[in-house]
Amino acid sequence: MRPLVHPAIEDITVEGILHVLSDPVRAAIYASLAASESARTCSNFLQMQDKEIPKSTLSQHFRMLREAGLIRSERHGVEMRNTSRCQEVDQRFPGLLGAIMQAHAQQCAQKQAAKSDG
Amino acid sequence: MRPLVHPAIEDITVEGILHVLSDPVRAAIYASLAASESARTCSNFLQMQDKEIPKSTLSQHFRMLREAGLIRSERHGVEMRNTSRCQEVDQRFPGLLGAIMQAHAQQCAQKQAAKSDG
DNA sequence: TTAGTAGTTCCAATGTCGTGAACTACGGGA
DNA sequence: TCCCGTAGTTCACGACATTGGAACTACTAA
Repeated sequence: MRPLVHPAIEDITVEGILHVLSDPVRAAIYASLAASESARTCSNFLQMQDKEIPKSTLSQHFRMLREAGLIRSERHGVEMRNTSRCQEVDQRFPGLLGAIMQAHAQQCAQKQAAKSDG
Repeated sequence: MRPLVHPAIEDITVEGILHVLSDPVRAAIYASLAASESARTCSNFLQMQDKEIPKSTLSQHFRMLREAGLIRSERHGVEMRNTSRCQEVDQRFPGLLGAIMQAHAQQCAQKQAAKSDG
């Protein structure tokens, strides 16, 4: 098992962040982690947005989030604890994550409204 | 030649915007358009960031920017005039583009500083 | 030692991207 | 009207990324 890679704060790139958050599943995972007080395991996310996510796909998503510098992952026994690195990232790119998360939230709200309209 | 596709403002998605701006060349094109008072043609961008961009690649980049809703393109005779749709997009996702552009600018400045350091 | 849980790796199918070559579309002479 | 040059597009294909099932590792508890 290869070791977990976390980039140093100065190696985090805007392109990396945008690319990783341009996937709706990863954006949802990240939003949930950023909003959460405590760490969350991968298996917390096996079902999202009304569908099952295969374990292997989920594992890749977490790796991408980690290697883009958006989350920190630590193995604790059999499970993995994930937390958002939002404070660090916000220091490097002030306001970026906030704006993206807000836009995502707004889009989700709009989708919900459209759905209940029929 | 297929007609130019511009999504309606309500069909623009966050994922689309993030994906399209996660490419450094497209981000640079968009930043330049957004900063520009008047429309710019595609061939304005045949060389960017110290390298030549092939015409076909450039054409794809513009198509992606257009279909994500970030720019508006109009054919005028033999050339294409491109303008940013930043006001519309900012109305839909307030602050998003500003934050992304600011982060990009900061990263570019940092790269420049590192380069002149040696 | 065995069983169970959490997550990872491998691999094949599929999708996306970048690019050269050939193409379309338009305008301006001759 | 025909031809040429310019601006940009489309096509086709190789390179690379993503997905997800099967098999795997790593750890815990009984």
